[in-house]
Amino acid sequence: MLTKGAYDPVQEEPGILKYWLDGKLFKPEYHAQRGLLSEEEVKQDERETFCIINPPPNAYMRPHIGNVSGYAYQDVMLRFNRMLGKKVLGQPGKDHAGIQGEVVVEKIFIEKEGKGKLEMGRDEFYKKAYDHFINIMPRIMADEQRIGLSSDYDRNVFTLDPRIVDTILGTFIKMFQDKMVYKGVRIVNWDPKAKTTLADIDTERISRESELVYIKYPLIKNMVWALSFYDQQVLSMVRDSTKSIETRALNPEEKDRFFGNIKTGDLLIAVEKSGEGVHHVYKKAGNIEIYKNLEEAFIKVEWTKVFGRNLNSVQELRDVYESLKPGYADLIEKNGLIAIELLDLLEDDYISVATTRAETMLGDTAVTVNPADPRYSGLIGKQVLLPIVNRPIPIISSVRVDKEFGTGAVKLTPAHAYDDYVIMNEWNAQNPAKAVGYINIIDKEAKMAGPIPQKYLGLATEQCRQVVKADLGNLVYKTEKIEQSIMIGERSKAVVEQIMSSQWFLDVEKLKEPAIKAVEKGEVKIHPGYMTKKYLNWMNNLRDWPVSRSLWWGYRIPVWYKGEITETIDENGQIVQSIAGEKVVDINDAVNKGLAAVGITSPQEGWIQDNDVFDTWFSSGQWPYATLKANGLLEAFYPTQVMETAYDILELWVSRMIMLGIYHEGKAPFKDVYLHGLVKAPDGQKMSKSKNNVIEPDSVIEKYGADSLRLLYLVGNKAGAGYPVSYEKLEGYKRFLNKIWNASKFVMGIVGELDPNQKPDLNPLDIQQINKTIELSKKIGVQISKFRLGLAAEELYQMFWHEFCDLYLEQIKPRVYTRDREGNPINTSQDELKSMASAKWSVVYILKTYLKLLHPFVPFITERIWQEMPKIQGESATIMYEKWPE
RNA sequence: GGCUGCGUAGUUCAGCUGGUAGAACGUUCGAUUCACAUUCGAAAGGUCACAGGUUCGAGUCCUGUCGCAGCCACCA
Repeated sequence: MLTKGAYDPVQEEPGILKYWLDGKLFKPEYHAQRGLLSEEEVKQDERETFCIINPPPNAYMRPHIGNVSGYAYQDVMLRFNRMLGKKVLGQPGKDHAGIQGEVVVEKIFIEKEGKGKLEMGRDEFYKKAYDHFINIMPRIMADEQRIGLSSDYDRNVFTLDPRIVDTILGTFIKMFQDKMVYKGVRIVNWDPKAKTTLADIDTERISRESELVYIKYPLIKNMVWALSFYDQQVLSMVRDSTKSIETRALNPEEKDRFFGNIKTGDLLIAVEKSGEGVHHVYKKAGNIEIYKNLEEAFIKVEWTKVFGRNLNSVQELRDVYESLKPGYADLIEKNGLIAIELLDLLEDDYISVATTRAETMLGDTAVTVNPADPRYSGLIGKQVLLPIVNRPIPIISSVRVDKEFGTGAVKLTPAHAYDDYVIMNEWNAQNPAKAVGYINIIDKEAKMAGPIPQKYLGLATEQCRQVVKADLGNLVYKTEKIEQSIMIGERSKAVVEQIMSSQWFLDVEKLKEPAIKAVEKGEVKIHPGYMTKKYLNWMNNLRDWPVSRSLWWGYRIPVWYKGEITETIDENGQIVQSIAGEKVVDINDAVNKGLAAVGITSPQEGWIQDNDVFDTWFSSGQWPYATLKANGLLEAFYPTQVMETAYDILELWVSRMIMLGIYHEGKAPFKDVYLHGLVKAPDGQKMSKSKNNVIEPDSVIEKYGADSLRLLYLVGNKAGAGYPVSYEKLEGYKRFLNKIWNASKFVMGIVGELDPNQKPDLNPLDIQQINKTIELSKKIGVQISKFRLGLAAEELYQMFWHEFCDLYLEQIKPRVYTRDREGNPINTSQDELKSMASAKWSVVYILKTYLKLLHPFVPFITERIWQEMPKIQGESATIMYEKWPE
């Protein structure tokens, strides 16, 4: 019996779950009457399929009110299509959540056992984390059930389930064979706290005040070298155009040609005019001789001017060096050679750059200007002397440089700034002869490293920034405060460093084309339609996808090495990889040399597996076919019909599913993408933990019931648009539930023992009402099919309350009562009795129709009432398997 | 800077392919021992941001302006 008085969803709802969860009823792919189908039978069932893969929530924490909103939309579609008689599957799953998951469980372990992952070791940590996730999962699943999501929980899968792992790794191996995978040194976002690389999306930006430092880089006109020999070796100095000085032995011919009868202790001076090739000119101190190509420029050099006087001995050379201004000369002692490198700078001629990261100047490899900038265009190709390290670097050009910002000239640090990295690549592609390189000077601890002066080694970047700034002295001529947005790890909140590192990449060229076409051709439709542009914009600008993450929690990359794989910064600042001590260029090189192999299992005893795991999106992107395959339902349900998720992961997740789905299965994994907006806090603010305005679903469900919450998500809302939680609305929806309850109670009260199988002659008034209801069914059906769930819910709300209750029920009251207010018998004539019978039968019919129409939206109350309704033959025990009215 | 969305009643928002404005909540007035006071009836309240244009007709299409939000890139 339906209880007297008001409907209490909080009391009633938990009991209703048993109709769907107990026994075999909650198997969406078959009707209750037909019993549990085996996988084989599912395949033989030829009904049209309808499948929604539920976006797997993070398995480590319970969802908030916004996280579960999607289930309401998914469930409306699942229940609607189930009622249409389709073979329906809602496929639930739980996500291991990559970095987030690892950080969260480690924290729990540290709290509980005082042991972090390093103390546990990889295997123990993984095992414990796995158990932990498996244990929490039922709790998360209960939240899904509590909101009424009618998915097939017996087929719930965890992302790290071995059945899924095989598929994910298999895809990587296939891609490797298809030459779509490579491992290469590239700039990455490095989180020094979490010790992992981060995809752009795993980072966020915060704004902070920062100091823009203007630095003068001296332009180089000529470079003068002073050399001295003081032993029997005859040496020469050769200047590399972009790197540092190197010495080498001269061959006899050169020796004779350039040096003749030079004796140890003689002083030589060499001049090289920068940017115009190498011209060697030598002088012998005291007795000047010119051996080759006397340059006009050289002639003009007055040695007394350069040195202040003539030099006659090594000691004098040293004395001169001591007296020179720092930054203008360098003393070089190498292989028995002593030399002063003198830089003949253009007097007071500088190119100025502005930077917020002064310390990275130690790794600069060029200065970049806009080719259309008249201030600098004449300087392109010239060299500047990088202060402190005294390394000559070229001035190059790029249209990416903003003429307006700073000085219009940019210091190029390709190893530590993404944009600089891009500029380097573009420049090198267009100017292979004048290619510039990168110099990595920050290590994975965010400390200074590599080929930089000793005093900076090991300093934290921020600390080093101050030291460098001080050391630059008056080369820093201006500083200004600016608002700068810096990248931090989304989870760790640590400042992200961009560094060069070796990473696994997916070449997306082959992946993206068909995924773009699928959407352009409408094979995959995105709702709301305008989001299609977002998708295409993203896809068209897609770059190769770094898929490795330095974590333990996830799918370990199925690549094996013969020995330890190491990554070091060499003396030139280059990242060098070696396996078992042997240098390798890339993965193909390593495989060819027999030092690495790709496969699920180790090729040989003692080989070491790659330490990294895959980016979670690499696995999430395979979720549709991986889950179905794990359940043996791939053939029966792939491709699915609808993907319903939040609009903010359209690019991250949906695009990957389309790409990988087409790659792996030849077809996009779904036909329609329905994107819902984000639920906001009551004040219209975005819900976030930091604002402390997060609402738990329980807090709402325990007061208003899950059905009310579903209506909040549904009524009057449209795809893609966010909306605030409104307690007034929730209150209103609870009243609506009460209205359904009381109307049903009233109907059951007046019809009494009516046998709904006995259909009486119907009064035209009732027929009219029945037709109206049928018309409504069609309308609602169309709206749901067109993803206008909000309109459908709103219309139902209106029609049920104001048409059915306020008008029709009031209308039949005088026809169905047997006594008037004074207690006198009424409605006793034949005609009146006929009208009464018609009204009673019709009102039951119409109420049932409404319950069915309402069921996808408010499943709990409609199921509860359905259980009490007098059934006719062929009607299902639970309303969820009833036929959609038509 | 690029892209996108939004700007409609006091509030939160609907309004699909263009046809003289809708819901919920709130407000005001009235009803009521009836399935439901978690009710019913009625009313007030909007030149649909602004300015142009297309059209017989525009909240709906186009152009521009202003304001708000989001996303992407950048911030060297």
